Amino acid sequence: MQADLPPATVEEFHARLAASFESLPKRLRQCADYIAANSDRIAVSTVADLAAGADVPPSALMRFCQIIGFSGFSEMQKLFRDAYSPSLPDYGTRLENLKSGGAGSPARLLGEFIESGRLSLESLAKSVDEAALEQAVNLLAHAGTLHIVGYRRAFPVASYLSYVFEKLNIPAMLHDGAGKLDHAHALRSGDALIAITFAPYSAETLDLAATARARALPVVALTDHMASPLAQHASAILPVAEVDFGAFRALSATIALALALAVAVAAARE
Amino acid sequence: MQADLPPATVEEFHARLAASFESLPKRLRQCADYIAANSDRIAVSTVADLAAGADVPPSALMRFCQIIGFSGFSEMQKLFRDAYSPSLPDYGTRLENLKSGGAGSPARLLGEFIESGRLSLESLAKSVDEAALEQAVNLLAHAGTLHIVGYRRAFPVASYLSYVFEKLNIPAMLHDGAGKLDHAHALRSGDALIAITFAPYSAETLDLAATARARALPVVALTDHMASPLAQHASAILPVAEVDFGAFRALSATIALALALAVAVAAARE
DNA sequence: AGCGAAATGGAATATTTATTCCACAACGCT
DNA sequence: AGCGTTGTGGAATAAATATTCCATTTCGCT
Repeated sequence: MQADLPPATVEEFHARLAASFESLPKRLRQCADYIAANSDRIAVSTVADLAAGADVPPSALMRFCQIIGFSGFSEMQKLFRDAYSPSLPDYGTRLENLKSGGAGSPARLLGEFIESGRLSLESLAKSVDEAALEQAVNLLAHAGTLHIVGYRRAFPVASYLSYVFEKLNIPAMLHDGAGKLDHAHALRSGDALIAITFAPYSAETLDLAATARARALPVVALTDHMASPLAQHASAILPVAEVDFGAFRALSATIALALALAVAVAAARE
Repeated sequence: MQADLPPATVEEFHARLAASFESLPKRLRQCADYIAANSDRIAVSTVADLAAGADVPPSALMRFCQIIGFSGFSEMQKLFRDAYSPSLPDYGTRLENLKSGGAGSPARLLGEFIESGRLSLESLAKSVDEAALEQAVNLLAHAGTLHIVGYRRAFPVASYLSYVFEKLNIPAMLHDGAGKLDHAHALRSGDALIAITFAPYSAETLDLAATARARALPVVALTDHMASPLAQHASAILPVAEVDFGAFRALSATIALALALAVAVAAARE
């Protein structure tokens, strides 16, 4: 196993790490554990640092590197150092320039919104509950018509979902409150509801979710956290922590999540 | 100047770098230049690497470190190594995990959308035309009612803009084509139009832009590139290259740009 | 042009860091 | 329990890396 060529990419590294995990003795498994959880620090640490973190002597860590397929620690570190910052650097400096503009300048504002969007996406990547997502997909895949509700700042997301479902040939209905009509009666047995709302929660959205719930329809909630008032009506809760800048949020994470949900549902329906 | 304590944060470092730049001799200025543009690589490089990049001997780089206020290169590197990984690294590995899920798994899709959103934001940061943005803000700041048009996948952006303008107490009207009514007559002298469309361009949006143009109203275009058909009707063009994943795009960059535009207009109107 | 001060490059040295090696301990097998 | 195999920790060594120093050059000034 350890006579192989060294992993050529970070992905390959992780694959090999996972593969070898089973067969490792105690100390080396400690190494694998710690490295898997802290692979991002390999680029900026020394053997001694990592060994201390994994609570093993440096020599154990060296052996680990060799078993994974590297000639030694340095070769492994090189992989991570090279992989670091493929497109970031130019972006990072550019963003700094943007942000350093005059206090109210448009470019500066844009920089802030870009940054908060990026942070939101990162935070979503870190916090997503895969099980809840799968469950939501499951519920929606087996439903008839999908009803979508979201007002005020959730409305752009709701309308985009509606557009995407149309493109995907999935029957969906956007409850947009046009003409202040209440379309709650459109909820039929076998349908499902996707409800989107953030603090301050919109009463109309909560009402519709409650109605759906009362009729035993599955409700998938896109909301800001598990304790949202929407949660009590929901069969699956997808929390999205969006980072605000000033009074407004970029919605990046919410839209990414909504899109993934839609496309996964389409895939599951085939 | 160089007798100071070392910079305690990356920001402070950059400030000091900018401050000292003026007074540096040739070689040291080369160092400053290169380091400013590649500060993200300090954490993962050696003195020799960076010196080679800046095209100076290692000793020059050492002197540079000391002038900035560090005891030497190692101390400077430590600052960047500690700062490294505030959010990105964990994010990176997490994303890798997401993407490595089964081909059609929801989590994997989400990973892809998150990544394309992030790329879009980065690309926007790199490519934004600050002059065009300022001009757009200017036009909108001096207009009466702001008309907003965007159909299909541009509609979420348009509707969000409409929401934000309402919050900001700026008179705005969303042309959403409800009831297939044409509200072109609502365009009054002194108003301005924000038109949003991407390939394949929506005819309704182009029509309204042409109408506004014919009546000599300023038109701000959010579109995919300078050669878009919308461009010929526009007084200011804001191109946004959004990265698609599959048939869908996350709209992150477009929304960030729209938000910045809106908030900057509000600031300029005061 | 000539002088002193400042800057520079490269070679010598000090320090840190990686790597190897081996004596010893733990484990599994008969 | 005895024996070979495998795993382990630490000390010795090798390599890489940072840092200093100083002879030489460049620069600014009169």
